[in-house]
Amino acid sequence: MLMSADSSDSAKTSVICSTVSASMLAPPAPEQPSTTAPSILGVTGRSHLENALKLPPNTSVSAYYQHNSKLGMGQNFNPEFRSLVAPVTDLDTVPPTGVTMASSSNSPNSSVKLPHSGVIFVSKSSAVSTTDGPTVVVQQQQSQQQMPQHFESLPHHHPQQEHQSQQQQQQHHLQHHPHPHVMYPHGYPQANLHHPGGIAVVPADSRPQTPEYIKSYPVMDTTVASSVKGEPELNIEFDGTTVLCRVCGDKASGFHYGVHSCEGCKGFFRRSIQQKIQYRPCTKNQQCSILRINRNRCQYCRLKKCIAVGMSRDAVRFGRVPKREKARILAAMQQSTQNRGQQRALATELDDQPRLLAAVLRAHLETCEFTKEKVSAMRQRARDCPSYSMPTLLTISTLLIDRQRLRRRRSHISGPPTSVDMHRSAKQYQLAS
Amino acid sequence: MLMSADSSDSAKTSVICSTVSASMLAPPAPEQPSTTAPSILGVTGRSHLENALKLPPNTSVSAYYQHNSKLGMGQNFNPEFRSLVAPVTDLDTVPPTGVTMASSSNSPNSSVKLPHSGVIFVSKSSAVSTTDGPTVVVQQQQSQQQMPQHFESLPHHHPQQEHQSQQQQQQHHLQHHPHPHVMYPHGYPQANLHHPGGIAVVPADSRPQTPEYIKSYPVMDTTVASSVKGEPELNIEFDGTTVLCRVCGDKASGFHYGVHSCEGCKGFFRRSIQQKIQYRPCTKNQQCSILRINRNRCQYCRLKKCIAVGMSRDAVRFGRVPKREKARILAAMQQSTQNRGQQRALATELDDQPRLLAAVLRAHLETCEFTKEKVSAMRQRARDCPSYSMPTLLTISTLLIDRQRLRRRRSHISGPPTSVDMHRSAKQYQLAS
DNA sequence: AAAATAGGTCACCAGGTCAA
DNA sequence: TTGACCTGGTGACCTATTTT
Ligand SMILES: [Zn+2]
Ligand SMILES: [Zn+2]
Ligand SMILES: [Zn+2]
Ligand SMILES: [Zn+2]
Repeated sequence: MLMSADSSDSAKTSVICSTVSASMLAPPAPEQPSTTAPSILGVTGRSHLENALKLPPNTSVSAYYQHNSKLGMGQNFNPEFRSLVAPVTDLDTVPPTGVTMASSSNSPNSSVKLPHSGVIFVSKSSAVSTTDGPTVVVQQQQSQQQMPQHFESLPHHHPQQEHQSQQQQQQHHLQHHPHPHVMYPHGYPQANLHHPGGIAVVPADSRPQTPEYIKSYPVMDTTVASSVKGEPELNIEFDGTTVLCRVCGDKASGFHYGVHSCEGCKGFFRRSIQQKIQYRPCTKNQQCSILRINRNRCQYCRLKKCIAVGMSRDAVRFGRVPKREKARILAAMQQSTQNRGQQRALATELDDQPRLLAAVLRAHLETCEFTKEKVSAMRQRARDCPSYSMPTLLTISTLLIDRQRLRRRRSHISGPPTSVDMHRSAKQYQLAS
Repeated sequence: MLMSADSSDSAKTSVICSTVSASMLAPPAPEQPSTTAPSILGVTGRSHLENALKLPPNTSVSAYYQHNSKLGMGQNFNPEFRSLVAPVTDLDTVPPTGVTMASSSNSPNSSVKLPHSGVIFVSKSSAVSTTDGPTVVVQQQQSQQQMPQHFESLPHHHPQQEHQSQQQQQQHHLQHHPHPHVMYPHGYPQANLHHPGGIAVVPADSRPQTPEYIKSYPVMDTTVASSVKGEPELNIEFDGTTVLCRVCGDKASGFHYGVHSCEGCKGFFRRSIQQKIQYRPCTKNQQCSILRINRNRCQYCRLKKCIAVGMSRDAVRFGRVPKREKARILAAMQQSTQNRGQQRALATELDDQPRLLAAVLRAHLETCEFTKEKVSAMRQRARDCPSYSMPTLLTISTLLIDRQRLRRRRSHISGPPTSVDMHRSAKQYQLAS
């Protein structure tokens, strides 16, 4: 796993990638294998600070957060059993370090269309890795270790339920995963935790929270990991207009608990850590997708996702956003916008049947070796030959079919808009000028 | 089908038109053709965000919901067969995308008198579409795709019954409809689903839920679709005092599953999606009118109606109503009231025989070219002529007859008040201050 | 002082209940 | 089965506090 140093902004700079207190956190799963601490595979040092590029836009970040009043959604907690202990955060006792995990599978410079809004996700590496210095690769044995400390530390922790917590966050381990259904959220890989110290573990991917092994998780699109030379990851999800919640994809209202998130996820996380909440275990496979429209359907997975993306009481940032940070954010958003633009252009082309047809046809005629004319000639020649066989042509219809399939999949990802959407009108993240 | 981009309000602009997740939603009908994903015919982008108008009314919405204690009504479910499967929603696994469908047949700016209370329904387009941005036209292959995801996704889904589910929501497809009697409600077009992203598919009509092909459905009157520049539709039914249930016209107790609805319909829909309820197919023509007094007569059609008006687990909205939204609702109610006022004024005039007579007479005398005097003159001239024919006069009595007919029809629609009405006194939707 | 967020508030709703 | 009521959770807003 890759961990990038997260300079976050202001916070603790000295903390060096502290691993999670696995022991405390992960109660051994009765039937599951015990949790192991992640091992560092490789570490690369990386220079930073020079990032201090001049992106002195006096634009305020707050301008990019929007208000969204919106809708919650489903709900589905079976009162019958609440075996899952809500990871009650109890920071006081918890160590401040957070480790970010990135899925190593994500290749740098990869631009992926993510589930949420079908926007592209620019992996950090693509955006910046070029000149980046060192990167730390951490191999995790268990996901639990990556879990936010509060889980372990919290006094109210209910061990009895922990047996379920065993999760294999790691891609590597995914396969080996003994129990497909993990009951404990702790196993989630922790994202975004910025290392306070200079050496932070940064996820290779801007959306490390959703590593390969958790593909089932809908990943926010438009995430842009900006990391310029040593700069900590930003992991911003931007839809071209507003910053999105890294947990559910809704409009983010600010940087809450270390993560750009919406009012809903902020409140949910706050409640989760305030009380020693124990959420009922996921009734599915602990991999519920968390989107605006369904974020209330599974508290267990929602909290898991919150933690996965890095929400933590330790990551809290107060006060005004430092200029440098602001500049970085704006830059990330711009990059995101650019990426989106390209993405959109491509999508537009793909969705524009006439244009696509024209393009395909043109290309076909220009390059196909079996056009009517050519074939005629061939036939003629063939006829002059004793035995010959007709070539099979790839038809446009074939291409169209594939396109439909693609579109279906895409829409599937972004999810259908609901009537609720209409009523949305809330506050969004805004960078003050 | 028309889909308009719903810019909702603020939401993500960058979202690229996500199509409906047909695959997930529509379970293949055993005997029916498989569902296909809708194809986008055209998409128009629309600007948004500027909507950020200041609508700072501190009025609370809850004040407009009333309590209604009510009355039940008929009930007649034959236990013998329940062939219809209730669309059990099970979002977790479902993709978030929803496509809104509007019946293209509904023309914008149409003001229709609806069944329920004989009040006018202002289609969204009429109210606002003018300056609205782009609209997306989606051609749907199957109606199921448009169905709320829960239907497909729900684990409890009963395939055996799906064969009936094949429905042609689309007008286009209506004709082709293989099975006149659809057993599965899923086929219903989903209304109001806004795409979270900037480019959303918005129903062309404010009441897309009740597309042409479902004309038989009684539509609530007094519905007012307020959509100001990019604002999402409100689709509020207001009787001058309280917000009405879009399903049955009873007093709405709140915004449930994305629709203003009464406690009864809320509970009914909840039960429908919780259990894999299979309602017996409608014994009529699947077009039973759903009114407070008869809503319990046909579960099949009631659920169908619920879906038609947009109820969906994906449309759930939690938390307090945003101020902007609240303001919009109040404005819509006011508009509704105004409309009602005009409507009433007209109705009053029509029902005041003496006044009507006077008015008609006056108009007649002022404009008719065949008044006694004029005719006399004409006759005289005619007599001087060899051959002439007497003109046929349209008499006032003719007008009166038509009026009676109209009145009869109207009362029929609104339905006679039952004794139950008198005992009603339940909670109604109220906007808190 | 300005900008931003953690928390507190409390309007609102999904669901569960249970008498009818 | 239905639907009036009640409960717990949700999230839009507002305020106190922190940081620049
Ligand atoms: Zn969120
Ligand atoms: Zn879950
Ligand atoms: Zn109702
Ligand atoms: Zn019926």
